[in-house]
Amino acid sequence: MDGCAVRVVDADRVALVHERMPPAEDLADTADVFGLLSDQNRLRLLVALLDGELCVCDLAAVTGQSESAVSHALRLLRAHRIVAARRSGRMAYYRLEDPHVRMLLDLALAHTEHTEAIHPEREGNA
Amino acid sequence: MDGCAVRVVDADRVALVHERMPPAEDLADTADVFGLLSDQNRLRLLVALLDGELCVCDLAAVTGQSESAVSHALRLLRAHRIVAARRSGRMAYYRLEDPHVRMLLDLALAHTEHTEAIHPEREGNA
DNA sequence: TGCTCATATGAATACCTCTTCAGATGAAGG
DNA sequence: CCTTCATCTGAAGAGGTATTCATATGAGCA
Repeated sequence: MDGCAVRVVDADRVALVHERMPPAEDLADTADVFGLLSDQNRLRLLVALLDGELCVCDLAAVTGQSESAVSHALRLLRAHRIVAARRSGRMAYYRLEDPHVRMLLDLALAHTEHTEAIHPEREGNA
Repeated sequence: MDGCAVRVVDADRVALVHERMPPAEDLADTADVFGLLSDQNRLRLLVALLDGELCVCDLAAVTGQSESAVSHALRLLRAHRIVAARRSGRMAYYRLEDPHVRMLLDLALAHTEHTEAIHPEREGNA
């Protein structure tokens, strides 16, 4: 299930690397998670939730988004079990539910704090 | 610079969390990185490069993409200094250049291998 | 029961992103 | 030089995604 009509230089490396490639399903899931973290507003929501639960309106206040936008974003995150909601009367308190995502957030934020931003304006090398 | 006309329930928490929120620039950079990792084909390329450099045609073979698509993807990754190219004649050998991204990949893949996929088809709770 | 408030949802728009195709670049080899 | 080959690039079309506005749900309260 692979290189049919494609040129190959180092066939052995190609075979080896191809064998080590995670299954498509895993890659799709991983890409999905990264995709959920790839939006600045969703990122704000998740960062806000790192310290504990918050209700929708407070999340809107903290992250500077409309409550509707927040609700839509939370819906997405909830569908992927990244956040979970606790209802209390008409309020909904959300918390960060996925420890895996928490780790990714911690790691990512720790590094961006200490790293120079790289902007795509200037093209790479050679 | 924030909550002006927005309802707030727990004003203290909101203020605290807002204060701890990373600067917009950092969040944008982080979201960018996650965005680059949010595509299954780019993910394949980066995973393929975890073990060392590969040329464009071998990357195409390993990841099952057209060479044009690979080249476009590498261009993007190169612009963000996530990969780097070494030229040798008409060949271009790419390597994973960003150790931070390498860590994110390792962490993410390690977890998806051991985690049940969660699909958004079935909606959340409450 | 009827009103208000917090949140959720649907539809529509505008935007961004990926893939493909065609062609450009630039090195190697005769 | 002229051809071939590996890679790169630009433009265009298709598809996805995010924000908004309007409205729905459903809890509390009078």
